[in-house]
Amino acid sequence: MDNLKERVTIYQVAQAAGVSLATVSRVINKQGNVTPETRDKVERTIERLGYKPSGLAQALATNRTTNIGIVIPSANYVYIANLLNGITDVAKEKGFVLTLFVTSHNRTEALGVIEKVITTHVDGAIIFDDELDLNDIMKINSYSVPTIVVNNKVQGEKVGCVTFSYNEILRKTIESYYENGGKKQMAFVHVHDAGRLLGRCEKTFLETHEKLGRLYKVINTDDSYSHTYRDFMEYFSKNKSGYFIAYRDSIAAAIENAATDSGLKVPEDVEVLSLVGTKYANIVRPTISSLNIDMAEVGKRSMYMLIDLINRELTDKSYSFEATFLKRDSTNQ
Amino acid sequence: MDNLKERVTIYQVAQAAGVSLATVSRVINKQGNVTPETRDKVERTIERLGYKPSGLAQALATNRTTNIGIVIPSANYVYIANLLNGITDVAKEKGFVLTLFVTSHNRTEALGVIEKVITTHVDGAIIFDDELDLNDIMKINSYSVPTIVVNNKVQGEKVGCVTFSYNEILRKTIESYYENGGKKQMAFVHVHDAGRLLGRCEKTFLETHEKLGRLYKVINTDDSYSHTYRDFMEYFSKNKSGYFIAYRDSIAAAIENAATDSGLKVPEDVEVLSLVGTKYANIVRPTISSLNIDMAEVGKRSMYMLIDLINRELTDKSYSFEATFLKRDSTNQ
DNA sequence: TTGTACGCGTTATCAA
DNA sequence: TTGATAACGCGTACAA
Repeated sequence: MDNLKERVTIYQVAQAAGVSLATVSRVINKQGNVTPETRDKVERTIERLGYKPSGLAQALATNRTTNIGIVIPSANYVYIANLLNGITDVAKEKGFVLTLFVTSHNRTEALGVIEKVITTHVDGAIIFDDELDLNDIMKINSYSVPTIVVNNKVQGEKVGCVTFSYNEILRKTIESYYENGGKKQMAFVHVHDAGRLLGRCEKTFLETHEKLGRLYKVINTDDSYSHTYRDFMEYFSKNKSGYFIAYRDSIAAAIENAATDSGLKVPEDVEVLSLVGTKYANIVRPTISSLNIDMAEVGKRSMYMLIDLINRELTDKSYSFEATFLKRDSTNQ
Repeated sequence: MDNLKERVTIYQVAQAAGVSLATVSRVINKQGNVTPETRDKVERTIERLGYKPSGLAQALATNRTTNIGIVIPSANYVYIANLLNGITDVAKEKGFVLTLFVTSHNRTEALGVIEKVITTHVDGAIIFDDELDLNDIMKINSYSVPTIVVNNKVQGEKVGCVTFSYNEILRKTIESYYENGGKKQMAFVHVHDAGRLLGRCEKTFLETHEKLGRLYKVINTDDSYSHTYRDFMEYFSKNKSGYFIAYRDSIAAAIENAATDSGLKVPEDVEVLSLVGTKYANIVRPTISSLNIDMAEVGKRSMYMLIDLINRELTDKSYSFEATFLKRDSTNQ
């Protein structure tokens, strides 16, 4: 029926070349112990038959898949795309392929993902997902899958982690704001279910204000540009100033735009800071001051660490990125 | 050495449960012909031993991997992320896992990717990559890998395609611009190596202008916000008006910002249209008029078609999305 | 209903 | 330098 090639096997190559399949295997794997003539002969028949080794069978025999599992949330954020890009770069360089496991904001499903990671026989995994807690991760690890966890401090025999901290820089930013005479009341824009990172930032925000004895606000909104914009149009109909700390660029932009569209001036009346800055912070007007971590670098580092972990060469199982503050036009300082 | 579990095999489960491995296999695959008691017994031992079937061995035995290969360019664009998101949604729903093959702007490497797709034994592939031409795609297809090609018209025994057309709507937009008294000279912003999509748009742009006998410009720039911004700051120091058609939001935003920062008014002096609009067109100010295709929908559709193709149930091997025009504030019409 | 035995396409060990 | 042959972990006719 099909006029498509059926899969050519190593055995057929061997037969066509008049050698044993062991010899073909040696040629494929570029091992020595093959005379140039036989090698030539085999390589030609491989070419002629269009033979491609089955990664599946190879993996089964060697117990190595050259496959890395990537667990990420489904949220379509720029910084996740950046992370993925960094991972991809290194993966390509090192000859690994990536298998994507995408989780929703749903714990039972996240657990199902873990099952899949295990059955899929990846050589290692990078987990960037707030739904999964330490137990879950240790579970996947108990199946001997070397794992790098991003944005969560974990360590174990085959677990390393890459974390990033916004806390230091956030605290400093807040403190120096008041020290330098900042008069606006600061508000932390709380987004429901936005994960650990935002949670830690909020904690830092609260603690810093408590320590300084300053008043502050926490404002709830949704993790969506349009919702946030709508909420803040409402907000700015009653409040005419404030310093707002938002999760990411879209949210910050929504606040900024709402302020501008309400006739307020940024940064004179309203200041906005984005916690997870991306290139879009630089495109909107006024440009948005932000805390920054190069997520592509995080991805690269995670991948390098994972490869070391797989090769049992990872000495330092923990790495931390510190965010930097990038002043743009949405804040005075 | 390791206190981690070694991989538990089906054989060990069988032994522990006092049945044959065939029975365990039946339980796993939820086939009938197993008494509830044995099923129970087996399931308990599976639980107790923490057995997870090896997807590898399963795949080798069944010749099905439940693995879909996704070939995408490395460029870190929002619309690619959107596409991926649509694909992911359906994959999750249908129980497939995605393996990512990322290509650079480099043809030999893209060919290497094809090799990998074949050796990786995916059940099917979705290809969204301008580097690969029809021959390459037919090659992967000749290895019996069902394939959906995005943004390229192809058909074959196991190949379908999802295309999107900006041409109609672009032509209409241009024509009605002039019909309604648009006076600015239109310029197509050409980006080197940006692929077929932009190429087709440029062609439509040229043809429409030729047909109408209108003067036009083609301006070259790089596919980068900052480069484009710089180029257009330069440009607007000499030219004080124009209608610019740009590839994607970042480029359009760069032009718009350069215009604004040069003291020009958008859309009074300068109009800008983004060809591949994303949510960011709505966040920048003025908001950018754009042509739109919901890439997540494209992704979903591709995935659905691919699954049908795998099951030999795909009747219509071609599907086309038409872009829509979304007027925002960067154009008068 | 259950078990036996073979096949899936490789790698790897050991003889030859 | 080569070639049998046994794993790798599972599915599945076929037999019991």
